[in-house]
Amino acid sequence: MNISTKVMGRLARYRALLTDYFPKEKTHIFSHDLAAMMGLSASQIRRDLMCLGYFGVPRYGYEISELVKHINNVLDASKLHHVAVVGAGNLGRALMTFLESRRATLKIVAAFDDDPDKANRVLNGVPCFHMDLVEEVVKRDDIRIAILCVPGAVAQRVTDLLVKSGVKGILNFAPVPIRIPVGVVLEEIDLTSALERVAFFTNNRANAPKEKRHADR
Amino acid sequence: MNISTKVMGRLARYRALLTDYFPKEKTHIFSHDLAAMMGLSASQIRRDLMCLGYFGVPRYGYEISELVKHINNVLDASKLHHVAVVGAGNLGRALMTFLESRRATLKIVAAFDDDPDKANRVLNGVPCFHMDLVEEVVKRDDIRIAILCVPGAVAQRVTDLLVKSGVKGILNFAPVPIRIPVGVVLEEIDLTSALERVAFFTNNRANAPKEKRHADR
DNA sequence: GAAACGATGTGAAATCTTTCACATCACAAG
DNA sequence: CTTGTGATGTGAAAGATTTCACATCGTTTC
Repeated sequence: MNISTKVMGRLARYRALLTDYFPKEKTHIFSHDLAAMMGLSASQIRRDLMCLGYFGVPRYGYEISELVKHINNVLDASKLHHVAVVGAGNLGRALMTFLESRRATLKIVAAFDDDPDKANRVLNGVPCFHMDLVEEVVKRDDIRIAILCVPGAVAQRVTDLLVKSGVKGILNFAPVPIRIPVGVVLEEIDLTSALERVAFFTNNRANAPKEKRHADR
Repeated sequence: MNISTKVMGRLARYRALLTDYFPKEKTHIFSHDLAAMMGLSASQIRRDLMCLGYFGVPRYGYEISELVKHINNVLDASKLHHVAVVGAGNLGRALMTFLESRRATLKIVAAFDDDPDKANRVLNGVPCFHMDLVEEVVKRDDIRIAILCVPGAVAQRVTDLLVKSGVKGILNFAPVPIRIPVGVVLEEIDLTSALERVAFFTNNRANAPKEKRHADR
């Protein structure tokens, strides 16, 4: 089964919802109910769950603990990944706090910044190093994934350094597109354009895409 | 012309790239070059630009200033929107700083938080109010868009309050899906699942989606 | 035990997005 | 003026994603 980025992202969100925000006393759930909570269609939920190799029982729905176990399985949740935050400005530090302890298998083990005042300190619970030490620390701590929060002007340069040091996956928050060599995984989150999208469709309802996620579904 | 969410997001990014990170002395650009910078195909760029009603000239490419003007036009960039950040924790405050002054037409005019210590102060350049004042301030300042950065447990409750107060668009960073009534626009950014996506495809190259954005393109 | 129910799993259709391929066009060169 | 060049604009194909529709099956009810 080939899992697309979209399916993969939804599976992660199903798991988060079921493990963190679902009544503990419930043991089963219907595709229909999960759909309502997620703001998706029931058939889409079922289609996604088909990737898991776990099957629900008609009339009973899906057993939540099994479902979570199978999602973990497919998402390889047992492997521990070391993650670095690169650029310890406001956004970088906020992400350290936000992401820490949210997924046990994704551990933020280092931060890097250009500012000498930030180096050699513990920021938001994460040891911070000067950018000059990227290559050394990335190799030493086996850091495979970087969260990039540096200014746009240096984003490409820092990316090249990270890749050279052995980083295999980058989550980019810098407001410019970056280039990576084959074999490195890139995910970009453009916060500005996300806000602009909301603004656009807010006063432009005519152009709005198909409505989803409405309360009275 | 019906502009999809995806096209809309890319147009915003083209504009950001051209206005903020492109040599000022260049007056024209080819679809091919913009594609290389964005990590997309040239035909996709041309297809997107077709939505603008502005046409490039063969052999010369697109005139940058005209292109930006037409993107502004389509994205309604002349309208000023008042935005509120709801939840002034680490992430909320970082977003205030990050997003402020990035787009002149999207102005963050207020922040809200439950914590009485944060109320009635100016945080990161934005006046902060207690959550009890949401309805009053949203109406008073004509706030149409909210950036939601509250803990998952209260996200739905706060959303309902925002909608009741007249907010028409929500950018949700809380780690749970939220429900909105018809007529309100919602965009969700799930930071945790974004990081998980990177992690997944990083040690799972076999499943990786079609490669894009590689340096040697 | 048989029938009804109400959920799942899934082939096929519909829809949305991207890419291909090439006609067309503006300019440059001869 | 004519031809060649190297871009654009776009119909149509290909590909990806979502939805539809219904066969199927485990449970409950009678």
